[in-house]
This record gives sequence, structure tokens and C-alpha cells, in this order.
Amino acid sequence: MDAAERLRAAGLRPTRQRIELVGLLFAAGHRHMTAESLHGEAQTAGVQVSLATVYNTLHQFTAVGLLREVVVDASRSYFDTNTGDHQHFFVESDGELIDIPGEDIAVAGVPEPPNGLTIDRIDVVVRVRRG
Amino acid sequence: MDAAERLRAAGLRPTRQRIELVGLLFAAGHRHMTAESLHGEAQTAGVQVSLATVYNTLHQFTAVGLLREVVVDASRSYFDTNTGDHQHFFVESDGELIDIPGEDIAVAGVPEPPNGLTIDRIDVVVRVRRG
DNA sequence: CGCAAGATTAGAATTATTCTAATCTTTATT
DNA sequence: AATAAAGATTAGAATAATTCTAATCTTGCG
Repeated sequence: MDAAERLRAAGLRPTRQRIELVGLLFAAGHRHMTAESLHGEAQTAGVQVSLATVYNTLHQFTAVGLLREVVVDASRSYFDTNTGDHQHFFVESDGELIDIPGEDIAVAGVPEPPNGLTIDRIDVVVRVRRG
Repeated sequence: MDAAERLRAAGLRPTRQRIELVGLLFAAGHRHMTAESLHGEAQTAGVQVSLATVYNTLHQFTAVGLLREVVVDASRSYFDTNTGDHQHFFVESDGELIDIPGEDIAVAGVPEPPNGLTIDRIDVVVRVRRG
């Protein structure tokens, strides 16, 4: 499935900008990135796309399930091409994320949510430091 | 222990702004707040303090262990007066945090971190929605 | 008390992100 | 195949959240 097909399958128009971003995002194995870092890669690759469009695209891709947003740092949004069940190590000092397979890790003892609330997802962030 | 003593014990000068913020923060039971919401409360209470100082103060209090920062939303920082071992439900639709006692919840199967990395803390966020 | 050293405050600046008017795609119609 | 209307998309401008730094306070010493 090429980039344009992948986009159409997700209900998004295959524009030049998106096709090129899909190329960068899903070329090789799974990746973690920020809007800023992906925009930087695009520039290096000679791809004409604004930072605003990178933001829009990352959020659209997240909405249709092509990406997952990972909240680990209050000052920056991370995105992950691995949308399957898994969790993360986060190396705060260098802003690096490392996957933890979902079958390794288990959360037990989550209480029933109050009122009429339903569990959507459980996120585990293992904060690590060098040394 | 009054506000000024509490600050001195933490190695911070008991300025008017900090004393008043401590009053708002630790008056009654545990609380969750953002810089914006605490600043709003201060204004309502007639306390003269800038939003920048609220930010500075929340971060200083976090650094000395009077508060804990809770990362659940990429666009806003939350702070918690409960610094003990516990986790959170997060109601994304209304930006509300609800504590989960640390003795209820358990994370099993966390792999050894790669390289020379050491685990600092494990954060669990149970994302919930109405309905 | 007066002063130097260092801590603190808050206006200004910055950074990350979102909004919206202009532009591009698509689809329907011929 | 060409055209047009509807709606989606892009990116410059605007905004929101947060940080920086010069001016101002506190503290402790003589």
C-alpha cells in the first residue's frame, strides 16, 4: 500500500504535503517524533511544508489512528508510529522515548472510575535518567 | 507549622507572594490545579501576584517537594498538593484529575531499562470519559 | 543601622500550538 | 474532457502557555 492509498483508506485526501510526510513517517520501522523534529526532517529532505501543516497533519493522523500521541512532557507533544498496545520509558534529559511491549507490562488494581466515567486507555510512563 | 515556617523549612524565602500562595494551596485537603487556575483564585482572593510568579512558585515548590507535577495533557501543566505515592484518573473533557491511591494500583513487568538508565518514577494515567 | 550578596518578582520575550482566510481537491454535471 | 460548487487542506497570522532577565526585595554581616 503506497502513501496515497494509505491516506485514502484513512479518509484523508492525498495531498502533496501528506504524501511526503507519510513517506518520512512510515518509511522504516516505528518512530517517535515531535512536530518540530518532523518539520526539521522535512526541510532536510527538501520537502516544502509549513510547521503549522505538520501540526495539523500529526493531529489528523492521530485522529484516524495512523499515529498515537504520547503525553510525557508538559512542554512538547510526542507522536508514535506504533499504535499498538505498548508503553514507554522516557529519558527526560534528552527527550527520548523507548517502547515497552504491551505484553511485558501489566497494570493491576485500577479502581472502578467514579460516577458515569468509562476507561478509555491506561498510559504508563516509566521516567528514567542516566546513571 | 504556618506558611512562613513551611517555606523556610523548604529553603525558600517567605515572601508575601509565597505566603499567600501557600495559604491558598494548603488551606484544606489535597488539591489539583494549573498555574492559570491558581492565579485566578489568587485574583479572586485579592492576592496581588503575577501569573509569571505563580509559574515560578509552582515549579520551585515542585523542586523542593511541596508539590508534584502531573503530566497528563500536552497543552497544560497540572500540579498536585498530594506528593505521596498515587496515580490519577484524568477526565480529558473537563480537565479534571482524580486521585487513585498508591496502594490500590500496581504496575508489574517493567523491563530493566536499557544502557545505564535508572528508573526515577512510574506514572500511570487512566484516561476516562463521560458515559 | 547600612550595605553587599544573592534570591525573588513580574513585565517582556519566547516557544509551542491553533485558527482562519485563501487555496486546492474532489465530485457531480454536462 | 471541461467546469463548477462543496468541502477539505494549507500556512501565515494570531494566540496561549511558559520562560527569561533586569529591577527589586531579603537576608545576614559588620
